[in-house]
Amino acid sequence: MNQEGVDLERSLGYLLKEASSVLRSAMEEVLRPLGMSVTHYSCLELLAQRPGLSNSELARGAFVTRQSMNVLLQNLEREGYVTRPAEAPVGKVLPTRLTPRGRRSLEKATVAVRSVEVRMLAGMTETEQSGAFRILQSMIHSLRDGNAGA
Amino acid sequence: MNQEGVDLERSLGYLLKEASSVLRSAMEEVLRPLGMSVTHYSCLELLAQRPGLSNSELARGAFVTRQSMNVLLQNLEREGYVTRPAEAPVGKVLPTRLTPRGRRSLEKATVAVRSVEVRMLAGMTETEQSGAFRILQSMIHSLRDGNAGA
DNA sequence: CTCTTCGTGTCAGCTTTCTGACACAGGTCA
DNA sequence: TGACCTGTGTCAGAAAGCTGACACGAAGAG
Repeated sequence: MNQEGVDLERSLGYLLKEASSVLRSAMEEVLRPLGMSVTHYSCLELLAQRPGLSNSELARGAFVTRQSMNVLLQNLEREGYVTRPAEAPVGKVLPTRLTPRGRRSLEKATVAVRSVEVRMLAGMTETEQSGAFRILQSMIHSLRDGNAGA
Repeated sequence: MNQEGVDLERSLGYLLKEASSVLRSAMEEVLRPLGMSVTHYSCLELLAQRPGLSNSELARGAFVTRQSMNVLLQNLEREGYVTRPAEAPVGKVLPTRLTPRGRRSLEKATVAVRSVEVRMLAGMTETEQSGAFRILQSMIHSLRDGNAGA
């Protein structure tokens, strides 16, 4: 193999992508035994924290398009994890809610995901963690602003 | 809209995913005019820094499977951006190299991507940047270790 | 030398996600 | 009131990525 310690890149962007990739893999690994994907879990978690979210809002929260979230929601609804009214109470927005089954399913997943997050933060002090939080928010803010301005 | 400042999640994992998503969008935006995707760019950049990488090594560096990288390489080869020997000089490994055309194409892309990275780091001190670097590496290391151990 | 293990390139099929497009609801403003 | 713009849900097609599987070469263990 050719894994000499070449410094590949000193780029923070590359490192961010790598971290995200490793995190995603770790989450997939613990969610697979539960028959759940990352987007699947994200959707349920969002609904638990903010009941009644619409399809589009869920999509934004899970960082996918509303079309993708829509197919996921249709599956979740068919399998009885979430409920959507047949008719929109106002406008076209269909507020989605967890069913008891969805809530139970989410509980197991939350435990699994939390263990991954704990593992990720191992070896970091409280100060470092809040520093990481602030730094990531700064990156997001800077990119979003520039994005709108460009 | 329903964008009250609900604290959605205090999770570093969520924030990491968000940052990665925003970064990806920003990169896609500046690469699209050049007819290039993020994976496409990653592949070329890796080859510039480490000429002769194999398909599998490129896949690992770009965080995709070798199968995905293989179809990308076939396209890049057909369009004249990279070259691979018809026969493996040793084993089955086909070392890939940039053509002059690939190098020219990469130069423009590098400028575009660097501008995104500069924008991302705007408002961060040198100290914060090196702190971010260390923190991200710590996360990656912790997740990788646990991954192997699990 | 033989066997086992590991990494590699590649074929096939499938899943997920995305882009493009349409009609409709609600708010704003003249 | 009517025009305009934004956000939404949804349909259809295409692109990108993944899993599973196979055969082959290299390297190490016995």
